[in-house]
Amino acid sequence: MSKQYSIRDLSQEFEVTTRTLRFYEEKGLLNPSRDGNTRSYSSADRTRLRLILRGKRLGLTLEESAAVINMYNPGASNKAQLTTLLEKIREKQQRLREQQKELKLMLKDLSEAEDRCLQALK
Amino acid sequence: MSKQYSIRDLSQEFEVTTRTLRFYEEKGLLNPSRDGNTRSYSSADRTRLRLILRGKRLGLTLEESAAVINMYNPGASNKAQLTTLLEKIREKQQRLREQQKELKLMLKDLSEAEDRCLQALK
DNA sequence: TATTACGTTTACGTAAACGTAAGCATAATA
DNA sequence: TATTATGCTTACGTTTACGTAAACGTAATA
Repeated sequence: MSKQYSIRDLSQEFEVTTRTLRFYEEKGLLNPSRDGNTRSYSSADRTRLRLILRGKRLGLTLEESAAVINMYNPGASNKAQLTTLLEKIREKQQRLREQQKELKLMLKDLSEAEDRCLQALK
Repeated sequence: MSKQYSIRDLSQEFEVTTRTLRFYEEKGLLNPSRDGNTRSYSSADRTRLRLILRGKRLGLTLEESAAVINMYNPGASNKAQLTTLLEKIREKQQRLREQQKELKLMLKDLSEAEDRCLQALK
């Protein structure tokens, strides 16, 4: 048996509340097994959680995060499904690259603001 | 007199509703002048709007966007205020660089998913 | 044995960011 | 002159992503 985590383990490691973990499960983003009545998270669950939170930090909604994560592990897929998946992957890539540009722009603006600030301080 | 924009002009250009523009004003993010009773947006207002929406796409809250925008144009500032501002700027830069890393990670994951997808299609 | 720590479900509350609609004014157009 | 387009304010509604609290069970600890 590989490593399992309690709800508290994960909530502490990732600094989210247990409520959040239950909420993600309710929304179908996580699916921990049960040890009797108690939730038991596998390392796969843990990985999914990390990806969800990464998505959040990038401004994705939970639904979007779920969609992206599902791109990583395609269910049993026929050719048509794979083609659709490929499209989705490329759309998301495109979207992220645009985001990357905007992020650079904001960093540039901040860098200039920093310079002006330093100038004013001299 | 430099160029002015109606609420409809901006809402069409940036593909947001007029409700959104009024909401941003209500929240203090925009401050269009009034032509009688009617809002009139300057090119400075337009720029602010563009920055707000950029922030949104990066996952910032409106409040955060407002904060960042205020970093670009420091109000009359004494030394202490400038120092505080400088700190804030650098914190935000740091935060954005972390976000940049996560974005790259997600792009990498997606690229691998793309490869697997292409393999499966062969 | 009483408290503390951790787990569960159920359910109402909340902040952010608008959507939607009512009700009204004005100006251009058919 | 009736309709259409645009603008305004006010106000209640909605979705997302949880917070908070009640009410309960179990297991370890003081």
